[in-house]
Amino acid sequence: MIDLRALRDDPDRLRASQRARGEDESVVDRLLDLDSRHRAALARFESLRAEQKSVGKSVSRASADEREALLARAKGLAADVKSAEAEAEALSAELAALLRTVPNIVEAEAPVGGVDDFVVVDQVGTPREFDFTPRDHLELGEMLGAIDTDRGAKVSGARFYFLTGVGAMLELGLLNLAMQRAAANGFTPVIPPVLVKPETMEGTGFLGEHSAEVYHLPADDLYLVGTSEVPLAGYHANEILPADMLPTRYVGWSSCFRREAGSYGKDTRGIIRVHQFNKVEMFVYAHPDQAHEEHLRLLGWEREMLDLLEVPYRVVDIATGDLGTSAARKYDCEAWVPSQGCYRELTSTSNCTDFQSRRLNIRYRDADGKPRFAATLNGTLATTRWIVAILENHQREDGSVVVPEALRPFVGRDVLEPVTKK
RNA sequence: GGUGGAGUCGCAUAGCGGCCGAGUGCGCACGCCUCGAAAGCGUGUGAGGGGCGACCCUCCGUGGGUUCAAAUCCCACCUCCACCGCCA
Repeated sequence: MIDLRALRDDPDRLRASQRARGEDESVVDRLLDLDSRHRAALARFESLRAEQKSVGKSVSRASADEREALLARAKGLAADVKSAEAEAEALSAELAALLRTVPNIVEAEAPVGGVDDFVVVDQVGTPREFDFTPRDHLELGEMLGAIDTDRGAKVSGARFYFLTGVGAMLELGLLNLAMQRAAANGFTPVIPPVLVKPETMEGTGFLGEHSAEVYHLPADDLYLVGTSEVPLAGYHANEILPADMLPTRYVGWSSCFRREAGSYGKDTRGIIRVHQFNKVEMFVYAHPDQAHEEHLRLLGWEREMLDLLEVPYRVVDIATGDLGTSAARKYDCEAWVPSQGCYRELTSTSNCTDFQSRRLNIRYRDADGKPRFAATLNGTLATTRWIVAILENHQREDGSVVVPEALRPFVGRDVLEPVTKK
Protein backbone atom coordinates (compact mmCIF):
# COMPACT_ATOMS: atom_id res chain seq x y z
CA MET A 1 0.00 0.00 0.00
CA ILE A 2 1.33 3.40 -0.89
CA ASP A 3 1.43 6.41 1.43
CA LEU A 4 -1.69 8.53 1.01
CA ARG A 5 -0.16 11.60 2.60
CA ALA A 6 2.89 11.40 0.38
CA LEU A 7 0.49 11.14 -2.54
CA ARG A 8 -1.21 14.40 -1.53
CA ASP A 9 2.15 16.16 -1.44
CA ASP A 10 3.46 14.79 -4.69
CA PRO A 11 0.87 13.17 -6.95
CA ASP A 12 3.17 13.34 -9.95
CA ARG A 13 5.45 10.75 -8.44
CA LEU A 14 2.70 8.13 -8.56
CA ARG A 15 1.63 9.28 -12.04
CA ALA A 16 5.16 8.71 -13.30
CA SER A 17 5.34 5.33 -11.60
CA GLN A 18 2.02 4.20 -13.04
CA ARG A 19 3.14 5.30 -16.50
CA ALA A 20 6.39 3.37 -16.13
CA ARG A 21 4.47 0.25 -15.12
CA GLY A 22 2.05 0.67 -17.98
CA GLU A 23 -0.79 1.06 -15.50
CA ASP A 24 -3.70 3.43 -15.21
CA GLU A 25 -2.66 7.00 -14.36
CA SER A 26 -6.18 8.23 -13.73
CA VAL A 27 -6.20 6.36 -10.44
CA VAL A 28 -4.22 9.28 -9.00
CA ASP A 29 -7.02 11.77 -9.50
CA ARG A 30 -9.64 9.31 -8.34
CA LEU A 31 -7.61 8.76 -5.18
CA LEU A 32 -7.19 12.46 -4.50
CA ASP A 33 -10.88 13.10 -5.06
CA LEU A 34 -11.96 10.25 -2.79
CA ASP A 35 -9.46 11.32 -0.19
CA SER A 36 -10.75 14.87 0.06
CA ARG A 37 -14.37 13.69 0.13
CA HIS A 38 -13.47 11.20 2.83
CA ARG A 39 -11.77 13.83 4.97
CA ALA A 40 -14.74 16.18 4.62
CA ALA A 41 -17.12 13.40 5.67
CA LEU A 42 -14.85 12.52 8.55
CA ALA A 43 -14.79 16.11 9.79
CA ARG A 44 -18.60 16.19 9.64
CA PHE A 45 -18.88 12.99 11.60
CA GLU A 46 -16.35 14.06 14.19
CA SER A 47 -17.94 17.37 14.99
CA LEU A 48 -21.39 15.76 15.25
CA ARG A 49 -19.95 13.06 17.46
CA ALA A 50 -18.27 15.63 19.71
CA GLU A 51 -21.60 17.43 20.07
CA GLN A 52 -23.41 14.18 20.79
CA LYS A 53 -20.96 13.35 23.53
CA SER A 54 -21.30 16.68 25.26
CA VAL A 55 -25.10 16.66 25.03
CA GLY A 56 -25.16 13.08 26.25
CA LYS A 57 -23.10 14.05 29.26
CA SER A 58 -25.42 16.88 30.15
CA VAL A 59 -28.38 14.50 30.21
CA SER A 60 -27.28 12.96 33.46
CA ARG A 61 -26.76 16.35 35.10
CA ALA A 62 -29.99 17.91 33.85
CA SER A 63 -32.93 18.67 36.06
CA ALA A 64 -36.11 16.72 35.48
CA ASP A 65 -37.81 19.37 33.34
CA GLU A 66 -34.76 20.01 31.15
CA ARG A 67 -34.31 16.32 30.67
CA GLU A 68 -37.05 15.71 28.15
CA ALA A 69 -35.79 18.35 25.74
CA LEU A 70 -32.19 17.24 26.04
CA LEU A 71 -33.11 13.65 25.46
CA ALA A 72 -35.03 14.56 22.34
CA ARG A 73 -32.04 16.50 21.05
CA ALA A 74 -29.69 13.66 21.92
CA LYS A 75 -31.87 11.21 20.03
CA GLY A 76 -31.79 13.42 16.98
CA LEU A 77 -28.05 13.75 17.21
CA ALA A 78 -27.64 10.01 17.59
CA ALA A 79 -29.38 9.52 14.27
CA ASP A 80 -27.29 12.23 12.58
CA VAL A 81 -24.09 10.76 13.96
CA LYS A 82 -25.05 7.33 12.75
CA SER A 83 -25.62 8.47 9.19
CA ALA A 84 -22.55 10.72 9.14
CA GLU A 85 -20.46 7.87 10.40
CA ALA A 86 -21.87 5.49 7.81
CA GLU A 87 -21.05 8.00 5.09
CA ALA A 88 -17.50 8.47 6.30
CA GLU A 89 -17.03 4.74 6.60
CA ALA A 90 -18.36 4.07 3.13
CA LEU A 91 -15.92 6.59 1.67
CA SER A 92 -13.11 5.19 3.77
CA ALA A 93 -13.82 1.68 2.52
CA GLU A 94 -14.01 2.89 -1.07
CA LEU A 95 -10.72 4.72 -0.67
CA ALA A 96 -9.04 1.73 0.95
CA ALA A 97 -10.28 -0.58 -1.79
CA LEU A 98 -8.93 1.70 -4.50
CA LEU A 99 -5.69 2.17 -2.64
CA ARG A 100 -5.23 -1.60 -2.44
CA THR A 101 -5.28 -1.85 -6.22
CA VAL A 102 -2.33 0.52 -6.59
CA PRO A 103 1.04 -1.20 -6.96
CA ASN A 104 4.19 0.04 -5.27
CA ILE A 105 5.93 3.11 -6.62
CA VAL A 106 8.89 2.01 -8.72
CA GLU A 107 12.46 3.07 -8.06
CA ALA A 108 13.39 5.92 -10.34
CA GLU A 109 16.50 4.08 -11.59
CA ALA A 110 14.64 0.92 -12.67
CA PRO A 111 14.64 0.35 -16.44
CA VAL A 112 11.34 1.44 -17.93
CA GLY A 113 9.43 -0.94 -20.18
CA GLY A 114 7.90 -4.39 -20.43
CA VAL A 115 8.98 -8.00 -19.94
CA ASP A 116 11.68 -7.80 -22.60
CA ASP A 117 13.11 -4.46 -21.55
CA PHE A 118 15.23 -5.81 -18.70
CA VAL A 119 18.83 -4.72 -18.48
CA VAL A 120 21.59 -7.30 -18.16
CA VAL A 121 23.70 -6.02 -15.30
CA ASP A 122 26.36 -8.69 -15.26
CA GLN A 123 27.25 -12.02 -16.76
CA VAL A 124 29.28 -14.68 -14.98
CA GLY A 125 30.92 -17.70 -16.62
CA THR A 126 30.37 -18.78 -20.17
CA PRO A 127 27.98 -21.46 -21.37
CA ARG A 128 29.91 -24.69 -21.65
CA GLU A 129 30.80 -26.16 -25.05
CA PHE A 130 29.65 -29.78 -25.19
CA ASP A 131 31.43 -32.30 -27.43
CA PHE A 132 28.33 -34.47 -27.16
CA THR A 133 24.65 -33.68 -27.26
CA PRO A 134 23.72 -32.59 -23.74
CA ARG A 135 20.71 -34.29 -22.18
CA ASP A 136 18.00 -32.26 -20.53
CA HIS A 137 17.49 -32.39 -16.78
CA LEU A 138 14.59 -34.82 -16.90
CA GLU A 139 16.41 -37.37 -18.99
CA LEU A 140 19.40 -37.06 -16.67
CA GLY A 141 17.16 -37.20 -13.63
CA GLU A 142 15.54 -40.39 -14.83
CA MET A 143 18.89 -42.01 -15.64
CA LEU A 144 20.16 -41.11 -12.19
CA GLY A 145 17.01 -42.37 -10.53
CA ALA A 146 16.62 -38.83 -9.19
CA ILE A 147 13.42 -37.48 -10.73
CA ASP A 148 10.17 -39.34 -11.39
CA THR A 149 7.50 -37.21 -13.05
CA ASP A 150 5.43 -40.17 -14.30
CA ARG A 151 4.64 -41.30 -10.81
CA GLY A 152 4.24 -37.69 -9.72
CA ALA A 153 1.47 -37.39 -12.31
CA LYS A 154 -0.02 -40.73 -11.28
CA VAL A 155 -0.23 -39.79 -7.62
CA SER A 156 -0.93 -36.06 -7.74
CA GLY A 157 -1.42 -34.96 -11.34
CA ALA A 158 0.45 -32.82 -13.84
CA ARG A 159 3.33 -30.69 -12.57
CA PHE A 160 3.99 -32.98 -9.63
CA TYR A 161 7.05 -35.19 -9.25
CA PHE A 162 8.99 -37.39 -6.89
CA LEU A 163 12.60 -36.70 -6.04
CA THR A 164 14.18 -40.05 -5.25
CA GLY A 165 17.61 -41.35 -4.27
CA VAL A 166 20.36 -38.90 -5.26
CA GLY A 167 17.62 -36.49 -6.40
CA ALA A 168 16.33 -36.24 -2.85
CA MET A 169 19.87 -35.99 -1.50
CA LEU A 170 20.77 -33.31 -4.01
CA GLU A 171 17.76 -31.21 -3.06
CA LEU A 172 18.42 -31.55 0.66
CA GLY A 173 22.10 -30.77 0.09
CA LEU A 174 21.30 -27.67 -1.91
CA LEU A 175 18.83 -26.38 0.64
CA ASN A 176 21.16 -27.16 3.52
CA LEU A 177 24.04 -25.36 1.85
CA ALA A 178 21.81 -22.33 1.39
CA MET A 179 20.66 -22.38 5.02
CA GLN A 180 24.20 -22.82 6.22
CA ARG A 181 25.51 -19.93 4.10
CA ALA A 182 22.70 -17.65 5.24
CA ALA A 183 23.23 -18.51 8.88
CA ALA A 184 26.93 -17.77 8.44
CA ASN A 185 25.94 -14.37 7.03
CA GLY A 186 23.92 -13.51 10.11
CA PHE A 187 20.46 -14.63 9.07
CA THR A 188 18.17 -16.30 11.61
CA PRO A 189 17.02 -19.64 10.20
CA VAL A 190 13.25 -20.11 10.23
CA ILE A 191 10.92 -22.94 9.34
CA PRO A 192 7.59 -21.17 9.00
CA PRO A 193 4.00 -22.34 8.64
CA VAL A 194 2.99 -22.78 5.00
CA LEU A 195 -0.71 -22.19 5.59
CA VAL A 196 -1.62 -18.58 6.35
CA LYS A 197 -4.70 -16.52 7.09
CA PRO A 198 -6.28 -14.28 4.45
CA GLU A 199 -4.96 -11.05 5.98
CA THR A 200 -1.40 -12.32 5.81
CA MET A 201 -1.73 -13.38 2.19
CA GLU A 202 -3.50 -10.13 1.36
CA GLY A 203 -0.86 -8.10 3.16
CA THR A 204 1.99 -9.39 1.07
CA GLY A 205 0.18 -8.40 -2.09
CA PHE A 206 -0.40 -11.83 -3.59
CA LEU A 207 -4.18 -11.67 -3.68
CA GLY A 208 -4.23 -8.92 -6.27
CA GLU A 209 -3.45 -9.81 -9.85
CA HIS A 210 -1.84 -13.09 -8.76
CA SER A 211 -4.79 -14.41 -6.76
CA ALA A 212 -5.43 -17.16 -9.32
CA GLU A 213 -1.92 -18.44 -8.55
CA VAL A 214 -2.69 -19.11 -4.92
CA TYR A 215 -4.11 -22.31 -3.44
CA HIS A 216 -6.99 -21.67 -1.08
CA LEU A 217 -8.50 -24.10 1.42
CA PRO A 218 -12.11 -22.95 1.72
CA ALA A 219 -13.02 -25.31 4.56
CA ASP A 220 -10.56 -23.47 6.81
CA ASP A 221 -10.18 -20.20 4.89
CA LEU A 222 -6.42 -20.63 4.78
CA TYR A 223 -3.99 -20.11 1.92
CA LEU A 224 -1.02 -22.27 0.95
CA VAL A 225 1.99 -20.01 0.54
CA GLY A 226 3.82 -19.71 -2.77
CA THR A 227 6.96 -18.60 -0.92
CA SER A 228 8.06 -18.28 2.67
CA GLU A 229 8.19 -14.54 2.05
CA VAL A 230 4.51 -14.62 3.05
CA PRO A 231 4.80 -16.04 6.59
CA LEU A 232 8.08 -14.19 7.15
CA ALA A 233 6.42 -10.89 6.26
CA GLY A 234 3.52 -11.73 8.56
CA TYR A 235 5.93 -12.66 11.34
CA HIS A 236 6.26 -9.08 12.61
CA ALA A 237 2.84 -7.85 11.49
CA ASN A 238 1.22 -5.36 13.90
CA GLU A 239 4.48 -4.93 15.78
CA ILE A 240 6.73 -1.97 16.50
CA LEU A 241 10.33 -3.12 16.31
CA PRO A 242 13.03 -1.41 18.39
CA ALA A 243 15.27 0.71 16.15
CA ASP A 244 18.37 -1.31 16.97
CA MET A 245 16.68 -4.44 15.60
CA LEU A 246 17.07 -3.20 12.03
CA PRO A 247 18.12 -4.72 9.80
CA THR A 248 16.68 -8.03 10.96
CA ARG A 249 17.47 -10.89 8.60
CA TYR A 250 15.57 -14.16 8.42
CA VAL A 251 16.12 -17.10 6.13
CA GLY A 252 13.07 -19.29 5.66
CA TRP A 253 12.93 -22.84 4.43
CA SER A 254 9.57 -23.99 3.19
CA SER A 255 7.66 -25.90 0.62
CA CYS A 256 5.99 -23.55 -1.83
CA PHE A 257 2.73 -24.11 -3.66
CA ARG A 258 1.63 -22.49 -6.90
CA ARG A 259 -1.37 -23.22 -9.06
CA GLU A 260 0.43 -22.12 -12.24
CA ALA A 261 -2.93 -21.10 -13.63
CA GLY A 262 -2.80 -20.01 -17.23
CA SER A 263 0.59 -21.58 -17.89
CA TYR A 264 -0.82 -24.59 -19.72
CA GLY A 265 1.64 -25.86 -22.26
CA LYS A 266 4.50 -23.82 -20.78
CA ASP A 267 7.45 -25.72 -19.29
CA THR A 268 5.45 -28.92 -19.11
CA ARG A 269 8.52 -31.14 -19.10
CA GLY A 270 10.50 -31.86 -15.96
CA ILE A 271 10.65 -29.78 -12.83
CA ILE A 272 11.09 -26.27 -14.21
CA ARG A 273 7.52 -25.24 -13.46
CA VAL A 274 5.75 -27.26 -10.80
CA HIS A 275 2.93 -26.93 -8.27
CA GLN A 276 5.09 -27.74 -5.29
CA PHE A 277 8.77 -27.15 -4.62
CA ASN A 278 11.14 -26.23 -1.84
CA LYS A 279 12.78 -22.90 -1.42
CA VAL A 280 15.23 -21.15 0.86
CA GLU A 281 14.31 -17.50 1.00
CA MET A 282 15.99 -14.51 2.59
CA PHE A 283 13.69 -11.94 4.16
CA VAL A 284 14.85 -8.67 5.69
CA TYR A 285 13.20 -5.94 7.72
CA ALA A 286 15.24 -2.80 7.13
CA HIS A 287 15.31 0.92 7.72
CA PRO A 288 13.78 2.56 4.63
CA ASP A 289 16.89 4.69 4.11
CA GLN A 290 19.03 1.55 3.99
CA ALA A 291 16.73 -0.57 1.85
CA HIS A 292 18.50 0.04 -1.43
CA GLU A 293 21.90 -0.97 -0.06
CA GLU A 294 20.36 -4.00 1.60
CA HIS A 295 18.83 -4.97 -1.72
CA LEU A 296 22.28 -5.02 -3.31
CA ARG A 297 23.56 -7.11 -0.40
CA LEU A 298 20.79 -9.67 -0.97
CA LEU A 299 21.77 -9.82 -4.62
CA GLY A 300 25.37 -10.37 -3.51
CA TRP A 301 24.40 -13.32 -1.33
CA GLU A 302 22.41 -14.86 -4.18
CA ARG A 303 25.42 -14.55 -6.45
CA GLU A 304 27.62 -16.15 -3.82
CA MET A 305 25.36 -19.22 -3.92
CA LEU A 306 25.38 -19.38 -7.72
CA ASP A 307 29.16 -19.03 -7.73
CA LEU A 308 29.42 -21.97 -5.32
CA LEU A 309 27.37 -24.13 -7.67
CA GLU A 310 29.56 -23.22 -10.62
CA VAL A 311 26.81 -22.55 -13.12
CA PRO A 312 26.99 -19.77 -15.73
CA TYR A 313 24.48 -17.03 -15.00
CA ARG A 314 23.55 -13.47 -15.69
CA VAL A 315 22.07 -10.78 -13.48
CA VAL A 316 19.04 -8.96 -14.79
CA ASP A 317 17.51 -5.66 -13.71
CA ILE A 318 13.78 -6.22 -14.24
CA ALA A 319 11.88 -3.52 -16.13
CA THR A 320 9.13 -1.53 -14.46
CA GLY A 321 6.32 -3.18 -16.41
CA ASP A 322 7.36 -6.62 -15.20
CA LEU A 323 7.65 -5.84 -11.48
CA GLY A 324 5.34 -7.53 -9.03
CA THR A 325 2.71 -5.54 -7.16
CA SER A 326 4.84 -5.06 -4.06
CA ALA A 327 8.25 -4.53 -5.66
CA ALA A 328 9.84 -1.16 -6.29
CA ARG A 329 12.88 -2.81 -7.88
CA LYS A 330 13.74 -6.38 -8.75
CA TYR A 331 16.87 -8.24 -9.79
CA ASP A 332 16.79 -11.78 -11.11
CA CYS A 333 19.69 -14.16 -11.51
CA GLU A 334 19.23 -16.46 -14.45
CA ALA A 335 21.28 -19.60 -14.94
CA TRP A 336 22.23 -21.06 -18.27
CA VAL A 337 20.17 -24.11 -19.19
CA PRO A 338 22.08 -26.01 -21.94
CA SER A 339 19.14 -28.07 -23.21
CA GLN A 340 17.12 -24.92 -23.79
CA GLY A 341 20.01 -22.75 -24.94
CA CYS A 342 18.84 -19.88 -22.78
CA TYR A 343 18.99 -18.38 -19.30
CA ARG A 344 16.26 -19.28 -16.83
CA GLU A 345 15.39 -17.54 -13.57
CA LEU A 346 16.86 -19.15 -10.47
CA THR A 347 16.70 -16.25 -8.03
CA SER A 348 14.69 -13.11 -7.64
CA THR A 349 15.24 -10.35 -5.12
CA SER A 350 12.77 -7.53 -4.55
CA ASN A 351 12.87 -4.32 -2.60
CA CYS A 352 9.30 -3.82 -1.42
CA THR A 353 10.15 -0.59 0.44
CA ASP A 354 7.34 0.13 2.92
CA PHE A 355 4.59 -1.25 0.67
CA GLN A 356 4.07 -4.55 2.51
CA SER A 357 4.70 -2.91 5.87
CA ARG A 358 1.79 -0.55 5.41
CA ARG A 359 -0.57 -3.40 4.66
CA LEU A 360 0.76 -5.60 7.44
CA ASN A 361 1.36 -2.73 9.88
CA ILE A 362 5.03 -3.47 10.48
CA ARG A 363 6.80 -0.55 12.11
CA TYR A 364 10.01 0.34 13.87
CA ARG A 365 10.71 3.09 16.39
CA ASP A 366 12.83 5.77 14.80
CA ALA A 367 15.54 7.81 16.55
CA ASP A 368 12.96 10.46 17.50
CA GLY A 369 10.80 7.82 19.17
CA LYS A 370 8.11 7.87 16.49
CA PRO A 371 6.86 4.65 14.90
CA ARG A 372 7.52 4.44 11.17
CA PHE A 373 6.89 1.79 8.55
CA ALA A 374 9.83 -0.51 7.94
CA ALA A 375 11.10 -1.61 4.54
CA THR A 376 10.89 -5.28 3.60
CA LEU A 377 13.08 -7.14 1.13
CA ASN A 378 13.30 -10.69 -0.06
CA GLY A 379 15.55 -12.84 -2.19
CA THR A 380 16.02 -16.46 -3.24
CA LEU A 381 18.94 -18.56 -2.04
CA ALA A 382 17.95 -21.94 -3.45
CA THR A 383 14.99 -23.73 -4.99
CA THR A 384 14.17 -27.10 -6.45
CA ARG A 385 14.57 -25.57 -9.90
CA TRP A 386 18.30 -25.14 -9.27
CA ILE A 387 18.60 -28.91 -9.72
CA VAL A 388 17.87 -28.33 -13.40
CA ALA A 389 20.89 -26.07 -13.80
CA ILE A 390 23.14 -28.28 -11.70
CA LEU A 391 22.33 -31.49 -13.57
CA GLU A 392 22.51 -30.01 -17.02
CA ASN A 393 25.64 -27.90 -16.59
CA HIS A 394 27.65 -30.56 -14.79
CA GLN A 395 26.63 -33.58 -16.87
CA ARG A 396 29.07 -35.90 -18.61
CA GLU A 397 28.61 -37.90 -21.78
CA ASP A 398 27.73 -41.11 -19.95
CA GLY A 399 24.93 -39.40 -18.07
CA SER A 400 26.83 -39.03 -14.82
CA VAL A 401 26.86 -35.65 -13.10
CA VAL A 402 29.75 -34.05 -11.27
CA VAL A 403 28.64 -32.59 -7.95
CA PRO A 404 29.92 -29.02 -7.45
CA GLU A 405 32.65 -28.90 -4.83
CA ALA A 406 30.64 -26.88 -2.31
CA LEU A 407 27.73 -29.33 -2.43
CA ARG A 408 29.78 -32.48 -1.91
CA PRO A 409 29.82 -32.42 1.90
CA PHE A 410 26.05 -31.99 1.83
CA VAL A 411 25.28 -34.59 -0.83
CA GLY A 412 27.85 -37.08 0.37
CA ARG A 413 29.41 -37.86 -3.01
CA ASP A 414 31.51 -36.33 -5.80
CA VAL A 415 29.70 -37.79 -8.79
CA LEU A 416 26.15 -38.96 -9.37
CA GLU A 417 26.18 -42.16 -11.42
CA PRO A 418 23.37 -43.36 -13.71
CA VAL A 419 21.42 -46.31 -12.41
CA THR A 420 19.97 -47.13 -15.84
CA LYS A 421 21.44 -46.73 -19.32
CA LYS A 422 19.31 -44.90 -21.80
C1' G B 1 -14.96 -32.27 19.44
C1' G B 2 -16.95 -31.28 24.81
C1' U B 3 -16.95 -28.50 29.57
C1' G B 4 -15.15 -24.49 32.52
C1' G B 5 -12.13 -19.88 33.06
C1' A B 6 -9.80 -15.68 30.87
C1' G B 7 -8.62 -11.72 27.08
C1' U B 8 -8.01 -3.60 29.58
C1' C B 9 -2.70 1.83 27.50
C1' G B 10 5.37 -2.30 27.61
C1' C B 11 4.35 -5.87 32.10
C1' A B 12 0.87 -6.58 36.26
C1' U B 13 -3.70 -5.22 37.93
C1' A B 14 -8.62 -1.83 39.05
C1' G B 15 -12.75 -0.60 36.69
C1' C B 16 -21.43 0.31 39.93
C1' G B 17 -24.11 1.92 31.82
C1' G B 18 -22.72 8.43 32.48
C1' C B 19 -19.48 12.51 37.72
C1' C B 20 -11.58 9.13 36.19
C1' G B 21 -15.14 8.53 28.82
C1' A B 22 -9.47 4.23 31.54
C1' G B 23 -7.18 4.42 37.69
C1' U B 24 -3.05 2.14 40.39
C1' G B 25 1.75 -0.50 40.83
C1' C B 26 6.09 -1.86 38.15
C1' G B 27 9.08 -0.47 34.18
C1' C B 28 10.87 3.71 31.32
C1' A B 29 12.27 9.20 30.54
C1' C B 30 13.38 13.86 32.63
C1' G B 31 14.04 16.94 36.98
C1' C B 32 15.10 17.73 42.38
C1' C B 33 18.15 15.71 46.19
C1' U B 34 23.61 13.58 46.33
C1' C B 35 30.73 14.20 45.73
C1' G B 36 28.49 10.14 42.79
C1' A B 37 24.80 6.44 43.10
C1' A B 38 20.71 3.92 45.50
C1' A B 39 16.51 5.30 48.08
C1' G B 40 13.10 9.27 48.31
C1' C B 41 10.27 13.23 46.01
C1' G B 42 8.14 15.63 41.55
C1' U B 43 6.70 15.60 36.36
C1' G B 44 5.81 12.89 32.16
C1' U B 45 4.94 8.30 29.76
C1' G B 46 0.18 3.96 23.94
C1' A B 47 -1.43 3.80 18.73
C1' G B 48 -4.09 5.80 14.49
C1' G B 49 -6.56 9.89 12.22
C1' G B 50 -8.62 15.07 11.22
C1' G B 51 -7.68 20.41 11.79
C1' C B 52 -3.39 26.49 10.13
C1' G B 53 -4.41 26.31 15.21
C1' A B 54 -7.04 26.11 20.10
C1' C B 55 -8.32 21.38 19.91
C1' C B 56 -11.24 17.19 18.26
C1' C B 57 -12.33 11.99 16.80
C1' U B 58 -11.31 6.56 16.90
C1' C B 59 -9.17 2.19 19.47
C1' C B 60 -10.34 -1.65 26.40
C1' G B 61 -9.39 -9.66 21.62
C1' U B 62 -12.64 -9.14 16.68
C1' G B 63 -17.41 -8.11 14.53
C1' G B 64 -22.49 -7.01 15.29
C1' G B 65 -26.58 -5.30 18.61
C1' U B 66 -29.33 -2.62 22.79
C1' U B 67 -29.09 2.74 24.65
C1' C B 68 -29.41 9.76 24.42
C1' A B 69 -24.75 7.32 26.45
C1' A B 70 -21.07 0.83 26.60
C1' A B 71 -14.50 -1.39 28.71
C1' U B 72 -19.04 -2.07 31.59
C1' C B 73 -25.44 -5.19 29.07
C1' C B 74 -26.79 -8.89 24.80
C1' C B 75 -25.24 -12.13 20.45
C1' A B 76 -21.55 -14.40 17.32
C1' C B 77 -16.59 -15.37 16.36
C1' C B 78 -11.18 -15.62 17.49
C1' U B 79 -7.14 -16.60 20.81
C1' C B 80 -5.07 -18.37 25.38
C1' C B 81 -5.31 -21.55 29.96
C1' A B 82 -7.35 -25.97 32.57
C1' C B 83 -9.77 -30.64 32.41
C1' C B 84 -12.34 -34.61 29.42
C1' G B 85 -12.77 -37.32 24.76
C1' C B 86 -10.56 -38.67 19.94
C1' C B 87 -6.19 -39.23 16.78
C1' A B 88 -0.94 -39.74 16.58
